[in-house]
Amino acid sequence: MQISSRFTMAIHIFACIDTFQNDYKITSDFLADSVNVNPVVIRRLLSQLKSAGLVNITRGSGGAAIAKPLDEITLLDIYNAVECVDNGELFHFHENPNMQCPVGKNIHNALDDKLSRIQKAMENEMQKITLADVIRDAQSFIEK
Amino acid sequence: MQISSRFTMAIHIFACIDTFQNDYKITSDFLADSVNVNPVVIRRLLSQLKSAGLVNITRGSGGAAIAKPLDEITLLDIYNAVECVDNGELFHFHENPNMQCPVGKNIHNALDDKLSRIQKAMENEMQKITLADVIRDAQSFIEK
DNA sequence: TCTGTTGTAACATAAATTATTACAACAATA
DNA sequence: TATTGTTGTAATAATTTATGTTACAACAGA
Repeated sequence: MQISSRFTMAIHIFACIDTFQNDYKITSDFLADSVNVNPVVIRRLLSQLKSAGLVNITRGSGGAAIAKPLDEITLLDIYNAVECVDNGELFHFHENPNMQCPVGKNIHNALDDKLSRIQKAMENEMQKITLADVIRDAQSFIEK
Repeated sequence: MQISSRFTMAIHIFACIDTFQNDYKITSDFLADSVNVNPVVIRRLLSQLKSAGLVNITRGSGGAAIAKPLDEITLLDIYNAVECVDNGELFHFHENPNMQCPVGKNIHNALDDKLSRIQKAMENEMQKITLADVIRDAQSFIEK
């Protein structure tokens, strides 16, 4: 299955905050309107991003803001913050291979390092891309 | 969400076929016993692997065999064969961003190339690993 | 105190994955 | 050609995960 849309939604949220922060109060309703999902979904995402130290949220009066310079937030930071995969493991292993079978017993041993290498390759590429890159490109499309 | 266990199950299947091909007839029941899933799940996987030209299956009398040398089958071949992700896209985009919003309208434009780069990095690493690597390591664990 | 907002629980709905049953099509062989 | 064991696949069920929604207490500021 695919990696949860929470990831792209979170990036979308950052782009919105950065774009509109001077002209609007950035509430969960405001963001929900752009992403086109229920405001509670946004609040849950914001709450995770806050736990990761990526945004600040003021309660009561409302409003979200980005907590760090855009070029210090990587896509990997966001990916990790919104917990797209179980336990940090990209690959889902079949649960109960037969331990009586020599292959079943050792399939994990034989595969784990390789799957981890693949996952690392993906995460490494995520780390190279920052919100500054994304938002720069978004702005240039918006201006067209 | 995680990438389907179909991927690791398929690799497991290959390891079983290679390990037991001289001593047993490799039926879906035999494989199902090692992977510990329903035989129909195995048959469906084998059917996809066959479509990709990775295994040969003889109907009626039964039995699966690997169609190519182990070092010519990469994990990417298997990953593609068993269709772990929708439409080949690793990332799930939120469906209906608001087109009235400049950010909603351009978020795809701004992100698509970056997501694709990340996906390519993962697939590239998958391509570097062959069944020969996996099964060699599996055998060495089995011998211990 | 009033207004608008966040945080979160509880629940509902939808979608995807995996499991299971059933049986026709098939191949080998006795 | 009848028998046996197997594959291919449809149909359906069960399970799990993801996403959506309602509701409301906690909160901040005016």
